[in-house]
Amino acid sequence: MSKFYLTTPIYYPSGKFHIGTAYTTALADAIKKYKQARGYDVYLLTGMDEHGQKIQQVAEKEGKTPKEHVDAMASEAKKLWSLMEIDYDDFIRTTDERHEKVVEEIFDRLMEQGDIYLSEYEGWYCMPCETYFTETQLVDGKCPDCGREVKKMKEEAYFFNMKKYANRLIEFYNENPNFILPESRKNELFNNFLKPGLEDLCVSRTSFDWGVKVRKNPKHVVYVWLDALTNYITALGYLSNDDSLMQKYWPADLHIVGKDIIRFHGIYWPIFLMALNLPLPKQIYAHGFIMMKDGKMSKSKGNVIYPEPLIEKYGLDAFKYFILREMSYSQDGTFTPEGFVERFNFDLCNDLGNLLNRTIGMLNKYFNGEIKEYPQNVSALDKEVENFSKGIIHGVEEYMDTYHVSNAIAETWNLISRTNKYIDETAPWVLYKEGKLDELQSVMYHLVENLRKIAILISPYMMHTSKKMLAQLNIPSKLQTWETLEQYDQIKNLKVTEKPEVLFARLDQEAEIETIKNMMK
RNA sequence: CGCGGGGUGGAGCAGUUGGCAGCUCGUCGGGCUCAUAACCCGAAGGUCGUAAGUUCGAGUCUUACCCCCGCAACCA
Repeated sequence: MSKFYLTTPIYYPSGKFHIGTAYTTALADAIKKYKQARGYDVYLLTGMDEHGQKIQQVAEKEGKTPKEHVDAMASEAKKLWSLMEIDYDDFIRTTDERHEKVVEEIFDRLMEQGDIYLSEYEGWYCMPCETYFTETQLVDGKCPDCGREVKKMKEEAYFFNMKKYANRLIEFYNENPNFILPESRKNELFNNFLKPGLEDLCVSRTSFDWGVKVRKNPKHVVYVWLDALTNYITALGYLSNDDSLMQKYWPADLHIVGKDIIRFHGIYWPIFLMALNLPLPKQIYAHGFIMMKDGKMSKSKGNVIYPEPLIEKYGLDAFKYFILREMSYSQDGTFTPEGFVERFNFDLCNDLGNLLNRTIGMLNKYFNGEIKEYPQNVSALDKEVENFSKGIIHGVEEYMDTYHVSNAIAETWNLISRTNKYIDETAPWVLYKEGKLDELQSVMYHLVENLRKIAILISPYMMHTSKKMLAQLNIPSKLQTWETLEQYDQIKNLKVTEKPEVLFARLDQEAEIETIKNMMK
C-alpha cells in the first residue's frame, strides 16, 4: 500500500480558531479521506505551535501562565476537531517533551556542524512592545504596532547560515517545478527571496523566555519557526528511541499551509532539512484566505465568524460543503451570510436533497421501491447518462489528485444537475401512465445508480449525507466503495426506504441571513 | 521603475496550449407535476479595467497606464 503523509500547519493559539483555521483542517481531512478511499495508507498530522512572545503576552493578559493558556487552547482545538470529525492521526504540541527534547538536540547539532553561529542582531526596537522591527516595517520611523519611538539596538543572537544552502534550494526548485503549489506562490518566493539572495536567519531570541532553551546558552530560546517547523518530523519520532513512523512516512507527501506562511515552509523548512541531511517534502500547497465582504477577518472589524455556531445550526456537512466549495484552488474565497444560505438552499436542498427525495418517491410509487437488476433494454439516453457519470468520476479524481477540492465538488454537482435534467427528459410519470414499464425500469435504475455514485463522490467531505443517502437507498456495503464507482450494472434486488427523509431542509433566506450576521458579532 | 494576484453581463465567479464569451444566483417568459413552492427549457443583459501593439484572429500574448488586495525576510 502506498503511504501518504499529510500535514496541516500547527496552529498558533494566540486567539480562538476561526473559520479559516477550520478550512485548512477540513481541507486536509477531505484529502485524507479521499486518499484513503483510493487505497493509500494516510497519516494526517496536526497540532499547535505554542511558544513565542505573543503567547507569553496573551497569557499574561489573561492572568495565566503560558502553559495554562496553551493547555486550554489545545483542549479547545481538540474539541473543535472532534466536532468537525477531523480524522487526525496525531496532535503534536511544541510544548510536548518529545518535541522539545528533539528541538534542543537539532539546535545543538546544527551549531556543532557550523550551520548555526553566534553573532549580533541589530534592528529597531520598540521598548513597550518588546519587539524588533526592520527598517521597512516601521511606519514613519515609528513602531508599526503602537506608533511610539523605536531605538536602534543590538543584541547577541544565533544565526542560521542560509546562504550556504541557497543555491541548493534554487536547484531544487528548478528540478521540482511542482514543489510549491500553486505556481504563483512559488514565483513570489523565488522572485522575492531566492533571486535577490537569502539573508542568514536569526534563530534565537533573548527578549522573552517562553520557548525551547538553547542547551549551551539558556538565556536564548529557539526561534519559533525553527521550533515549529520541526514538528513535522518530531511527531514521527525523529531522533527518538522509536523512529519507525519516520522511517515509514517521511518525506511528507503534502504540507498544507495558508499563503501567509508559505515563506517559512517553502524556504526555511527545506533548508533546515538539508542541513539535517533529510529528504525534502514532495509538495507544499498554499491555499488562500477566507475573506469577508470588507476584507480580512479581524476582531477589530467585528467580522469574525467561528465554525461552531455554523455547525451547530446548519450541520457539519453543510459547513464543510460551503467552505470547501467556496474556496478556489489558488484564490481567496469570500464568506457572506447570503452566500452561505444560497448554497445551502440551492445546492444542498434543491439540487441534491430533492433529487434523492423525488427518486425514492417515484421508485416507491411505480415499483414498490424495488430495483431488480440492470435493465435489459437500455436507451441511448440512458447510455449517455452512464457515460456522462464516467466522465464526472474521472474529473473528480483528477481534481482531487491535484488538490482542487472546490473544482471536484463543482464537478460532482454537474452530475447532480445532469441527473435532475435526466428526470425531466425521461418524464417517468408519463412512462408510468403509458405503461412503458421496461423503459421506466431503466430510468429508475439509472437514477439510483447515479445517486449511489454521488453519495460516494461526496463522502470525503460530507460523510453524514453520504451515509444517509446510501442508507435510504439501501445500497449494500460492497457497493459503497470508491472502486465500485467504475461499475454501473451491479445493483440487484434492492428495495429503497418507504419513507424518505429530507437531507437538508430549506432555510428561510432572510431570517437565516440575520441569524448568521448575529453570529459575526 | 520591489514582488505576486485580481479588475469578465445586476451580484458572485470559470475561462486549459490565442479560434464563434461560459457557470451559479437574480430578472422575464414557458414547461412539468415524481419531489423539499422543488425540477427542466428559453429569453433579456457583457466594447472581458484603459490605451496601443503582435496576429487571419486576443478575455487569452507584448508594452504602457489606472484601480483593488496581499507580501516585502526576525509577529506568527
